[in-house]
Amino acid sequence: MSEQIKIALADDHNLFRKGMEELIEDFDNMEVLYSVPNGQELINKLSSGKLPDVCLLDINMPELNGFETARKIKEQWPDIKILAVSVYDSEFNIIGMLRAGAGGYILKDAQPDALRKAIEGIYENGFYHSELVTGKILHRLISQPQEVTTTQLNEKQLEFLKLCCSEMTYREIADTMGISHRTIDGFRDQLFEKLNIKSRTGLVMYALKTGIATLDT
Amino acid sequence: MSEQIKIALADDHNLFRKGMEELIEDFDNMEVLYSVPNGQELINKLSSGKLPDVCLLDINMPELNGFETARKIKEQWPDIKILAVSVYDSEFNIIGMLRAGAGGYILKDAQPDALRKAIEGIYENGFYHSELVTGKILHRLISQPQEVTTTQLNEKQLEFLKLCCSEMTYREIADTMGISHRTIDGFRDQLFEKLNIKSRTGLVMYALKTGIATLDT
DNA sequence: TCCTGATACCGTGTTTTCACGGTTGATAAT
DNA sequence: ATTATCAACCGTGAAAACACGGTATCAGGA
Repeated sequence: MSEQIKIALADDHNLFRKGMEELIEDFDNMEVLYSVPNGQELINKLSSGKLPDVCLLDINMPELNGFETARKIKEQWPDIKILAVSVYDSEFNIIGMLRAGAGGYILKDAQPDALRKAIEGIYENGFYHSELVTGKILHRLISQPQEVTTTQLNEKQLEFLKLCCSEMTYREIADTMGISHRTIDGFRDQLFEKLNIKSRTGLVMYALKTGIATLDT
Repeated sequence: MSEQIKIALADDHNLFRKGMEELIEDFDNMEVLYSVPNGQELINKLSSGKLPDVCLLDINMPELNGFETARKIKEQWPDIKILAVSVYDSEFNIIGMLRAGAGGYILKDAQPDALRKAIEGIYENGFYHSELVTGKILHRLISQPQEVTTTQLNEKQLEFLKLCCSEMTYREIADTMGISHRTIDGFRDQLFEKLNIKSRTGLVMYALKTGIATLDT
């Protein structure tokens, strides 16, 4: 037990954060350097000089969310390791945090032992990937042609949804699909109805949420 | 130890295949149903009626390679689990086999214990992912295109971007932010300029790509 | 003091988006 | 043979989004 792993916490749920502090202090090889309610304050603390080895970041925080915080930390202090802690296990969140610089991702309902392993793994190797993460990500990668999974949308509608996730106007989408822009109006209205959506923005987010379209260009 | 896991082997390297047979027979909870030198013969065997629980497939085989074999097996007998066994650890091979339907991927130089775990994992859960696989794939996913640029945006702009990822109109966004809708026009035009974007859809995707906004609702 | 830049705001006009209510033709169903 | 259904299409008008060119205020600098 040569050295203590120094930890910083950022989570806007105070009760949860305090609980985490207790938990971590109980592990004999780590200590909590400080704990703050949002990303901005974490950045401030880091700027003040005392640097932790590992930061535990919640994703949904006011001021500066987990993604932005992770990116900023990695920009300024690339040696600090980041572990994302979240209630959400969506592929989008997981991949986003990993891309933002997190070395691992665990859920808030994880067992203390899993937390400990994650922190130790990240401290030693820079990363730690639980079954959850690998499962989700493999699933995403493997199920590339995911047409089957989604609700009862036909080929045209799926193509339309994908094209909606671009800066094309409906007219331009119609042109690239080789159909009348009136028909596109039809597709749109149909989807609005079926998916309970009222705007193109809604369509875009639906397409991304369901994986019909992706953000990686 | 209620039931034996029934295994089928397909690999054109006879010596290796025989070795595998020995190895598997030594495990007390599994048995080799049959072993063949290529994918086509495996398909033939399967068609004859005696079905294994798990197929171990080499990738490079004459007649019918691992990819095609896996796909065919999954088409006709979706319940049969597939473990890819290969000397190659390239992302292409790994991802290709997983997409073709394999539930796991191990290297030929793996330890017997790893093989056993892989087979058991695939038999029980339908998948087994070693460190190797997850490492390769995570690497590929994470090191994809990512906007490192992180243009400097102020608080208001960030808040605006987040609100853009909803079905609110700009007027409604202005109301919730407590400023004039004209000012919102300003924010929008400013961001269009700065980020080289031409539409609200573009803003939404930028916000999601950079993690400024998230999709979880 | 004058100048600059940033922020919040406004007016006008065009294009795009969205809502609503249609038509046609092909295909399947009774 | 008739009905139903569906995909593709169209017209009109209102609302929203976007483009462009403004004003007023305030906070530094030179």
